[in-house]
Amino acid sequence: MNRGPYYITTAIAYTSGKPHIGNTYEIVLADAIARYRRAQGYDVRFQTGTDEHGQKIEDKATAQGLSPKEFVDRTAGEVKRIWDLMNTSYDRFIRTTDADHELQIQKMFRKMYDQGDIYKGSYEGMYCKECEAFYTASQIVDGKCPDCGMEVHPASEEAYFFRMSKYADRLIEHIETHPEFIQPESRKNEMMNNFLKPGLQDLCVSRTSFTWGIPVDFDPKHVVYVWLDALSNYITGLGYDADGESGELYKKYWPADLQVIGKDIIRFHTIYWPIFLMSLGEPLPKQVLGHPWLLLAKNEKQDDEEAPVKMSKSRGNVIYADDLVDIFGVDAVRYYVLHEMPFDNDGTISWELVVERVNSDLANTLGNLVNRTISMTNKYFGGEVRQTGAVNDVDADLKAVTLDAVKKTEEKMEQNRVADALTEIFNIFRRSNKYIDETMPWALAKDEAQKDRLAEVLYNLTEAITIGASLLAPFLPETGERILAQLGAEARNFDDMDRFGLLPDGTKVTEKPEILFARLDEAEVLAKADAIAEKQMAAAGAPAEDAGDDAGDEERYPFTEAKAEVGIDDFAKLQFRVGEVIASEKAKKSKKLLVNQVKIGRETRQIVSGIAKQYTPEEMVGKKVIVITNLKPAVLAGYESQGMILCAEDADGNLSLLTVEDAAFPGGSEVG
RNA sequence: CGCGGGGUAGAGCAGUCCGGAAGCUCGUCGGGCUCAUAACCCGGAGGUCGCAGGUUCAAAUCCUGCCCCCGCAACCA
Repeated sequence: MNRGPYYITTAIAYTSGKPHIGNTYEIVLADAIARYRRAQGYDVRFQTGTDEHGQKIEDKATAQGLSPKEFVDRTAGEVKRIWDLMNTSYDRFIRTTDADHELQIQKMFRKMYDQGDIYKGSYEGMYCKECEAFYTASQIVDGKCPDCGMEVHPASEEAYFFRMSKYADRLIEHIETHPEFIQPESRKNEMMNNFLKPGLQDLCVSRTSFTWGIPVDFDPKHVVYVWLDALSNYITGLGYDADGESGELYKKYWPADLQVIGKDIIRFHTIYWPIFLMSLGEPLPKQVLGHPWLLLAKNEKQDDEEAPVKMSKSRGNVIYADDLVDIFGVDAVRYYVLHEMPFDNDGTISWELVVERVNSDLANTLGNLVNRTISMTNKYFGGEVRQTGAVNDVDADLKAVTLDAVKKTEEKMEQNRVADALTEIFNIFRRSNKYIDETMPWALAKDEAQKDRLAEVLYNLTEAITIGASLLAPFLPETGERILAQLGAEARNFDDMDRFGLLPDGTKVTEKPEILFARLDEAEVLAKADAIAEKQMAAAGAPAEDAGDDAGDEERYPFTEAKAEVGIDDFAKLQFRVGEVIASEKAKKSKKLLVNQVKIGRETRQIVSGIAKQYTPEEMVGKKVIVITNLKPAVLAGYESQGMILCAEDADGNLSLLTVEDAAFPGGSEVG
């Protein structure tokens, strides 16, 4: 049955390094949905790709002695290799350096400019290279970027701005009248309350501070802001044309039915992207799904208190898809990420957890079921599956559970609840195992008079597995195929899944069933995982040489740019003194701020510090800290702060106070 | 009083809208079976459903207050 076109996209991967399993999750999720829709009869187009422009990439390339293009060719190749390894069925892998994309971005920019949605202005503020963003003075933390902690620099650019405010009301209305637009729904409120309702700022959509981007054709010293460039891939990849000459693909597939993205970029996809589309006069995507993250599970052997953490190469705890595939195989990895990821909370992964899931679900429940069913068919009927009509009451529940699972799977997939859908499918396999115990084929085999009954039992099993395998194929394509091949069955058409018993009488199963998923030994797997982690640590410790391995933004040692040299006279302008914290309390309305009373010589000052996550007020009291005493006072969260307590900060934002080594050293002493 | 999500068995979660015997997966313990990958099936143990009040014949579910965790925003001198 043809149900019409269905367009699904993933976010395009930023080509700064090799994607880890968390990044890889997204493409597998989208692939499962795409394959399921195809099986349902939709005419699916599935697009993914890479986002390749920006200053960060220009810098990384330069650091490695490569041209930006050489650099992104390499990393885009790596991304594509992993996507292919995961057996994903995308129709186009778009790169933002593709010629057709670049041309359209230029046209779109001009169109927006010509109709007055983009205007020329100038931008002044502090600029962070890492995030490619400007920050206002109030956002800067100790001269560092509030997002990534890198140094920021004063910068002023002539820039083009997009009039977001012009479309804000329309967007608010759209979101309110289309409750399904942002998924999961909790994200909708975040966007409305934090960005839309307070009023949208105009967005700076060009840069002059670097050149690795798409030039604005009528003002070539500007390059187009990476987000305008990147987001538009969803339509340029279909042959959208800003001059109204869009191709057939575009007419057929836009607007997208589902755009799958990470929860961290929901803002760009549910605010800026729809507004860009409104400006172009094009319809908005029907649904944006912001999926959660896959985090590294806490290590059971060590710290029980430790919450799941993001992966970081320097901790040696990044898990890559290709390493997992080496050990577990593609479908086991697909199964894990699809099944283990809740719809709105973050999921976790660890080597132990994958072993547990593979052994329990794939080897025991599924693999063993297929194996025992085929073995019995061979043993009792020379491999022939026969429908004899010797039914029994116990068959009814097997049939009902199977057909019900089909329906439930469909319902779950309608809501993109992929993990729940898999659970439904496995109910067929669980029920089938139980059916074997209920019917006891080995007992029937001992009685010649029960031969027809035995045949019917095996027929029912083979039929249930055929339906289950056909349903499973979009999620685990290889496994679905292998099961059906071993059963000698055709993949069941989704339209025919409302009936039980379509397997042809006389179907011949394979003589020698292959093990679908071997049980794994946890200790062995962990040993391999340790070897992988060690290699990563070694690579992280050594200077980065290999572009492909230079993944992750989270380095243990912050990338700190050297500031300009200053003379002793500049330093002498600052006054540092030893202060003793005599009282400390949490600032109301803030999670991070402590309000400290610091005794410096004879005077006592109130100093506010953003260290509440690391230090409790009790810990602060009595500490002898270093204070900048001649810093201009400021008001923070309603408290006046007369100075600043010095702290060291690592890349993860952990803080450590600078204290005086000799605890008896007199407070008020000058430091210098 | 910035907005939102959450706190249910050792772990991960469902159930909460529309009150009516506390459920699922994994783990654990015991039993059964022997077709099968030491797999499969059944059963047991294990929970003050965050805390305290209230409504009700009846509350995980409704109401009030409080505590804790997590997003987003703000903030980080």
